[in-house]
Parts: sequence; C-alpha cells; structure tokens
Amino acid sequence: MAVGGATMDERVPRDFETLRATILERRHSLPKRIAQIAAYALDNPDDIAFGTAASIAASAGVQPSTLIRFAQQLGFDGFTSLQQVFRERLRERNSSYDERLAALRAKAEEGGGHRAIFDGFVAAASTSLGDISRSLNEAHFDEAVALLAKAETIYVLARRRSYPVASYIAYALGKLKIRNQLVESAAGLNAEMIGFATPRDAVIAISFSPYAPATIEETRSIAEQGVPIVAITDSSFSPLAQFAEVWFEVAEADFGGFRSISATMALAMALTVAVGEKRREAGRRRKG
Amino acid sequence: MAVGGATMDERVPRDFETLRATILERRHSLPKRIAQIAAYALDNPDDIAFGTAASIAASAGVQPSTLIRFAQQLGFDGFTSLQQVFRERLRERNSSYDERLAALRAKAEEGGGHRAIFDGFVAAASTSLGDISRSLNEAHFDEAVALLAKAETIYVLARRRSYPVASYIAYALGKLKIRNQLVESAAGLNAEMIGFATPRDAVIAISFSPYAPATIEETRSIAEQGVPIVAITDSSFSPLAQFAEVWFEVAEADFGGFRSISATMALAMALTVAVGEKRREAGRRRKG
DNA sequence: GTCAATATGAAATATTAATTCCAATCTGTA
DNA sequence: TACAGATTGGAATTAATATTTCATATTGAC
Repeated sequence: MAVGGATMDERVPRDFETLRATILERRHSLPKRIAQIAAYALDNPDDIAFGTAASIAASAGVQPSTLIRFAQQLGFDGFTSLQQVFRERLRERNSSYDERLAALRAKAEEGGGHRAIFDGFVAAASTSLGDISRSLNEAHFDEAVALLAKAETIYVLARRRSYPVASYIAYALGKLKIRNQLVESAAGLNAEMIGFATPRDAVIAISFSPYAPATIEETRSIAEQGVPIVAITDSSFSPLAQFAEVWFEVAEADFGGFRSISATMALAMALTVAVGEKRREAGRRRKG
Repeated sequence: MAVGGATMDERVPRDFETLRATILERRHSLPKRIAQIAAYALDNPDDIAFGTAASIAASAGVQPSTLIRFAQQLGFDGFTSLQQVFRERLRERNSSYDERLAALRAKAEEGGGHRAIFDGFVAAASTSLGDISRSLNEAHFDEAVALLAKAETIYVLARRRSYPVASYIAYALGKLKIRNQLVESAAGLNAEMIGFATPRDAVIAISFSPYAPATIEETRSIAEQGVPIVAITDSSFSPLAQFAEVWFEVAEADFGGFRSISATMALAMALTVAVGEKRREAGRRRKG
C-alpha cells in the first residue's frame, strides 16, 4: 500500500553512525521533549539497545509515546525498528576483532603482501589476549597456583604446538629456583621420568586439538599415580580436562592455519610467576 | 509461597562466566533437548541476548517451552532472567580495548593478588604487540622472507628465553614442509651441526639481552661460513646485529621481571608463514 | 490576546512475546 | 511387554510491551 511506501522513501538510517549523524544534524530543529530523548539516546545507547520503551522513557524523563514519535521523526516506523539499529551496533562492536581478522585473512589470501600476514598474526594474538582476559576464571587460577606452589617438583608436559609454552614454563620456573622437570626425553625415557612423580608433586599439562596422543597418554598415566594436574587446553571436551584437578580453557584465534599461542603464553607466565610469589610468601612466613 | 522461595535458595548464576561453568558442569546430566539448547546458548550468546524466546528456540531447533525449562533448570525463574545475564555480558564487553588495557595495567600495578599478575602479563603482551605493529620495517621483512625462502635448510638458533620461539619456528617450518634444523643438541654436537651449513642455507638467530653466549658464538661461527643470517634481537647494539644480513629490533614489555615474548612470537610466525607462501608461489611459477 | 498549529501527557488498545498446561512420546526397569 | 517417570511438543493462557488515540497544553504568528 502507498502509505507504507511513503516511509520507505525517506532515508532511514540503517547503521548507528548514520543515525547519530542524522540526530546531531537535526538536533536544533527538534521539539523539546524529542530533543531530550535524542540526547539521552546518544548518551546511553546501551540502554536503548536493551530497555523497553517504558523503561527508557522513564529514564529519559519522557512519555513512551514521545519515544515513538522520536523514532518516527527519524523515519522508522516505530520504536522497535529504531532499537534494532542500537542492537546491531552492539553486535558489531563485539565482533569487530573477528571481522578485522577476516579482512586481514582475505587481504593476505588475495596477495596483499607480507605486511598483511604480519598484521594477521598480530591481530590473532591481540584477539586471543582479549578473549582470555575476559574469560579467565579467577578462582581456578588461585586453585592452580595453590596446587602448584606446594608441589615438590613441577612436571611440565607438552608436545608439538604446545611445546614452546612448556619450554618457556620450564625456563621461568628455573629462574625462580622452582624445581621442575620438562618431560621431553629424546632418549625415549619419558615413561620412566614420569614414574618418579608422587602425589606430593604436580603437573602442568598443555594440549590443544588435535591432542598429541603422547601428551594424553602421559597425562593419564601420571594422573593414575595420584599426581595432581593443572591442564591448559582448548575446550571442555578435551581429554585432558577429565584428568585435571584444575583446567583452563584457552581459545586462540588462528591465522593462515596457525593458531596464536600468545594467550597460552600469558597464562603460563602468570601461573609461573604467581607460583613463585606464593612460595616466597610461604617461605617468609616459615622463617618469620 | 514456599515454591518461589525455593528457587531463590539455589545459587543462580549472576554473571556469564559462572553461568557458563554451571552449564558445562551439568552438561552430561541434561536431557537431550535441554542439552541442545545449552550448547546453542554457549555457541551463540549474542543470539540469546537479542532474540525472543520463539526466535531463539527456532534457531536452536527446539520448542520455546524447552528454552524456558532450560532457564528454570539453571535456577532462573524464566527465560527473561536468563537473558539478562547474556545482555549484561555484552554491556561489559563493550568497553574499548585501550580502556581495558589501561585498567589492567592500573590494577596490576596496585598489586591486587593473583589476578593482577595475570592482568600484568596480558597488558605486557598487548603493549608489545602494539609496539611491534607500529615499528616493523616492511622492507626488512620482505628482505628476510626472500632470503629465507631460497635457503635449502633453515637453521634455527636460540637459547634460554628465546628458545621457545625457536622451537615454535621449527614446528611451523616442519608443518609447512620446509627443511629446517633446530640447533639444540643435548649431546653437545652443535658445532658439528652448524658445520654442515653452507651459503645456500640460511639462519634465523634469536637472542635478547643478556645475550646467551652460546647463541652469539654459534652465530659468529656460522656467519664466518658465509651463511646468511636473519636476526631477531632487542637493540642495535646487540652482538647479533653485526653478523646479520637483516635484523629486527623487537621491544618487549616486561612484567614482574619477565619479559613478554608475544611480539617475537608474532614476528616469528609471520616470517615462517610468509616464507611458506613465497615458496609456494615460486614452486607454481617453476611448474606453470 | 486570539487562533491555529504543534507538541505533550496519559490512558486505552493492539500486538507481541513469555509462560503454563496437558497430551503424547520416549526411556529405563521389572 | 507393561508400567512409571521423565521428557517433549504444541496449543492455550497470561503477561508484557509497543502503539494509538484523544484530550490538554504550549508555542508562535497576526
């Protein structure tokens, strides 16, 4: 019908930035209450995204009907469609890193030069760090630190892609004078090495899909000896999770088929240093 | 009524992480359709935040009533209160990257326990990535890639703190089917290993202050054989710089006496993958 | 100051969405 | 195989929310 068509003739802002620009442009020609809700909308976009017409109107100090008139003045056919724009904004913000990564991937694939590859890895690392920073469970972290701090020897277990992390942990533990054993015998003596572990020791096991069979097997075996295990892995379905006293799920972004390990590294370093701190504290208490 | 009180007694997850943990914990004891919506919720948290019960149920392939039962099983009194948790998550996420980084750093500095240690390492890694992203010399990068791409064997040389980077490079080169040799003989045969290198090979040497003497010594020795060297190090005064055809200066931020290695890792991965790309291209040209 | 046009408030209504209910189906057990 | 209990689907009901309407107030031009 023609009436419906009429509203479509106007340029209805489809994204937040356009909407924002439109509001700012018309700001001075808007009636008082409409201007009031307009200002509120730009100041509290999240409230518009999630609130109800009634709750938003109340917060802004106007009537719900005013809110709808505001939406209509901008060319929307009601509050609901105006709200969509505010919701879309949140969704996009949220996925901006993923999109950036996707863009870089595309650029690298179509031959955007080496710089694109480099940027891609930096972006993957940043994304992973952001994710882990949001998702780390503090209680688990404390638990893991406590468990590792009281271990006589910390065994470190990892293969393939995770091996660099293990070697870094071993290096850092060594610098902190914490007895540790990196399980990586070239002579094939891993089983024997693991055999020495007792329940007074502890294990850090690291493995990501596709899980290196050797890591799984060794973790199982050492778990059966009653040695407590801290696992760093990539999903709750990981075979490591079932053996572990505490486990961390780390989601690393990938680029060009290679996953970042920055988040895992950051977690590993934090664990190591926190264990060192805790030991120092404990040592001081014993002496003092 | 007592029924209402009963639901409040249970620990209702108030934040997304707790909710997530609760779901994962009960995952196996949930009925089929409930488990289905549970998996959907964790995979598509944004949809839960924005959708209606009907739309979400349809996307997940269940009935709206199932969605409500799911919420109730978790202790919420309905879908609406479950949804609040998902919305809150989006609001929190929303704060900008820089703001969060600044917050992390502040918190880490004022020493707020274990979480602060973790935040400190994340902040250090993020800072380092930002720095390298700004300072990387593209021409040097291209040069290094060209040099490495035409090598018969790539020797990788690093000790101590840099060793994890070397082992990761070796792993990645291996996956890309690029012949390489990680110089790390436990049997003390490094000198012999290096002896095989010719000017048709190439070296990636990584070392940061305080430079591991072995790395320096081996790099000198291999340079004298006329093998071209790409170095990753931390300043122009680095002893590695003088031997290298191309060298990168990487400034890593530190926390608690431990430097990040995220930037070095990102550079290493980018170099590796770029070399792989270049070889693929060259291969195609030769065949086509 | 009066009038018309515009804007606003508040309640009524229409719409949409969440929740409940009950019959049907599945699952495990005797 | 029969049964009880749990689970599920789908319609009916209830609650909530957006929108419309209309009376009232405000504004600006003459």
